[in-house]
Amino acid sequence: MSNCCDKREEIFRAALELIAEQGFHGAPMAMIAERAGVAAGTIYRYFENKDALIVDLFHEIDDKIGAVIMQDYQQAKPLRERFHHIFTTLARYFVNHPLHFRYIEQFHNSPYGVEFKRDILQRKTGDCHIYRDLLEEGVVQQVIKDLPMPILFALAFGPLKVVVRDHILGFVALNDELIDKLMAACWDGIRR
Amino acid sequence: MSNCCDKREEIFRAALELIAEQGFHGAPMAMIAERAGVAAGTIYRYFENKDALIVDLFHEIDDKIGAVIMQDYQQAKPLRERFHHIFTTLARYFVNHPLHFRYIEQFHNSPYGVEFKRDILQRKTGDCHIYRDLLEEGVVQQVIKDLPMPILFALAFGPLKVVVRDHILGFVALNDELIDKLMAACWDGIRR
Amino acid sequence: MSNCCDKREEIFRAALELIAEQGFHGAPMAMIAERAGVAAGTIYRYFENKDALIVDLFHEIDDKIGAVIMQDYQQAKPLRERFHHIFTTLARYFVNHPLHFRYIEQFHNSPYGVEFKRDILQRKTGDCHIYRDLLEEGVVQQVIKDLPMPILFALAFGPLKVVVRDHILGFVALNDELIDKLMAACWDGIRR
Amino acid sequence: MSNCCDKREEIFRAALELIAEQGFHGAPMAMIAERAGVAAGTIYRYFENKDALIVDLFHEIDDKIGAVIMQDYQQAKPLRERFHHIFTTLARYFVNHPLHFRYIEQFHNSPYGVEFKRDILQRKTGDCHIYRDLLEEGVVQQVIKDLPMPILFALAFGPLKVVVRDHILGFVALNDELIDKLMAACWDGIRR
DNA sequence: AATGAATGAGCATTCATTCAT
DNA sequence: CATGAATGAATGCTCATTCAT
Repeated sequence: MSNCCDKREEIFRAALELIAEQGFHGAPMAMIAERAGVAAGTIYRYFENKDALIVDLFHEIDDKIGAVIMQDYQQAKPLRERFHHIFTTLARYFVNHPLHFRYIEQFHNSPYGVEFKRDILQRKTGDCHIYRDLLEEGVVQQVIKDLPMPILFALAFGPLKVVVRDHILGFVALNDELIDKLMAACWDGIRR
Repeated sequence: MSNCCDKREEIFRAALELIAEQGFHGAPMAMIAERAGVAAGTIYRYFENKDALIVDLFHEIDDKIGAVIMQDYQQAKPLRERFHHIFTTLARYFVNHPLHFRYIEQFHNSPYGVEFKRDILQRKTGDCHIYRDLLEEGVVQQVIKDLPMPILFALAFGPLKVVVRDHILGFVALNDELIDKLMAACWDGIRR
Repeated sequence: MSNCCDKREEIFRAALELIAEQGFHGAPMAMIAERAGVAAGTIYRYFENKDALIVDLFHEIDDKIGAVIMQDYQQAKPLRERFHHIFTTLARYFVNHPLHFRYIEQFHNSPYGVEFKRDILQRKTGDCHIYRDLLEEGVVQQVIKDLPMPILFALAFGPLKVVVRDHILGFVALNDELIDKLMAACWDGIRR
Repeated sequence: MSNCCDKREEIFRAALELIAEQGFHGAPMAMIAERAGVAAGTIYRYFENKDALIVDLFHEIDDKIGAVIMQDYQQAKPLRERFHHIFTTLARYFVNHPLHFRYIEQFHNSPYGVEFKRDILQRKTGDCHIYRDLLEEGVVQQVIKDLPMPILFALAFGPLKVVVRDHILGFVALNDELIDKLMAACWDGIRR
């Protein structure tokens, strides 16, 4: 019984590592299985096929990040403080879970990712709604520039994505101080 | 002679279209050859292997963009005007050449891209030097925030990348007015 | 005990259905087990392996058909009446048990089937002896053509096999009248 | 150029042998390739996939048989002589090409075969029309019993199929004399 | 130079069978 | 006895690359 979850977890871990580090190309099922310490066929007891494994793993990570952000998120706090919370929590999460960040990037840059984004747009589903709610509230309060949502989103979080990438590749060394400065600059970008 | 360049050009065009639209997965050499109107083996007369083709094509595009930006770039103009020029030229280029944008994205999100960025860091080569020079000048003049270069870079151009992506996927409709507003916001992000 | 036989029976039923309808390809052990309402491993308590299951199931069916024919078979009746009995009993059985017919066909058209027929020839075993006795008696009595047994057999029952197949696939609609006519024609084929 | 046809021919030959002798199960693509003296991937230059190879090979054989029968077939001859021609030509062809016979049997006893027969019924296509025309003509002339076509067909050619099978498996030794007797008996079966 | 047929390693997936519980 | 998770060999198919013409 504990075995059950262990195996699934191990497969997730193996897939995460390989895909994050080598891309989808560098992660054949046999290699995932080997690294997970299971037989190749075993993966198919837990996931219908490779696509399902990839999508499930993404949602796993996505949910985890959503949970981390929601934890300690206080709706009552002022807008800027809430932005600070989300931004720094996200930044620290990625710094502490570089594989998760790399995986998400790989995922979004693949047929799966585009499909997924299209779904979000249509069904208005997904976890982005916190970000969106925050930004929309700011627009209404005339604290944040009146621009289309995708543009505000890009201004608020686009730089973070690039910087985390550079951090992971060793081009910058992110720390709490730098994250704060980055956050402040992004706030300058979106505030009126 | 013209034949020579035509073939190479056709191979480039075919590879660009297929990779930009379908990703590396959807662009087997045989398909590239077919779309280019040449035999599969012919590609290997012009490029050592698939990797070389991909890298060369990236540099081709990268150089073209660099040229477009340098054209009409006036070193004598004030900092903000130069930033405006670079930003809007880049934005319009991507809007007008979505395949180039998609290709660059695919490239950066692949083993090739990481390798490439590592090279840039080591050899201090690449075309980024205009961007960097501009930003460094701004820092010295105390017009731009005193932050590490990768962070300034991310603030200045990170949002553009995200927005162009959304534009191509149909989530926003970029036009000159919106590009100007985006530019202004990015400037707010980096300026003191 | 009744449990024991139930399980075995269920496995037989599941295998029969799947193999008759989908062929050997469409009947993995796991699927047979699922349809039988037992675990995959359980099958191996009742049958050594898949081959044994297939062969045993064939004999089960074959025996049942033999029994149905022997029931009401009256050795004392005239030759033609006995032929009539066998022929129509067989035809009706197949019409009423299309899965049995399909299974037998699948079986005979497989490595198992050839092996089986070879056994029959060598060991002179099997249930065919009634058919053979009948035909041989007819030859002796000079009622039936003096031809090698396999040829008489083919003339007597070959058409039935083809017609039942067509009936099951929906190409003809067999009924008692048509079965009688078919039988009569086959009798014409073998009688002097 | 001759190479091209050789390869295709070799693949056909290898597939024919393996499938006829071992069934579809015993004929993996790799084994077909090896026996054909080509690489595994080469098969896919000539056939889209395994299914296409199987279906194409069937049509190849089917066409060949149709051609052999049509050659020397004289529409002007009396019914019974034409039946004699078709029957014995068919019989001799199968005796001389046992692999073709086995292949056709395997094919008809597979999803492909059922699909194929369904096509024939619907489109009234295929080469069976000669047989059918002959039988229908006989019915009109009141030389042949007035029975549904599938039944006449089964009476006329069903025994042949069974006997050829037995011949190939070594249970009878067909020769011209025996073929003639078999034909005569089948004629007895269908004639009034 | 150009061709494109041929190659064969590599991949995702299936499934009969085993064995610890 | 029964279970069903785990196994891993086997299969159909793809595709970057080579080389004889």
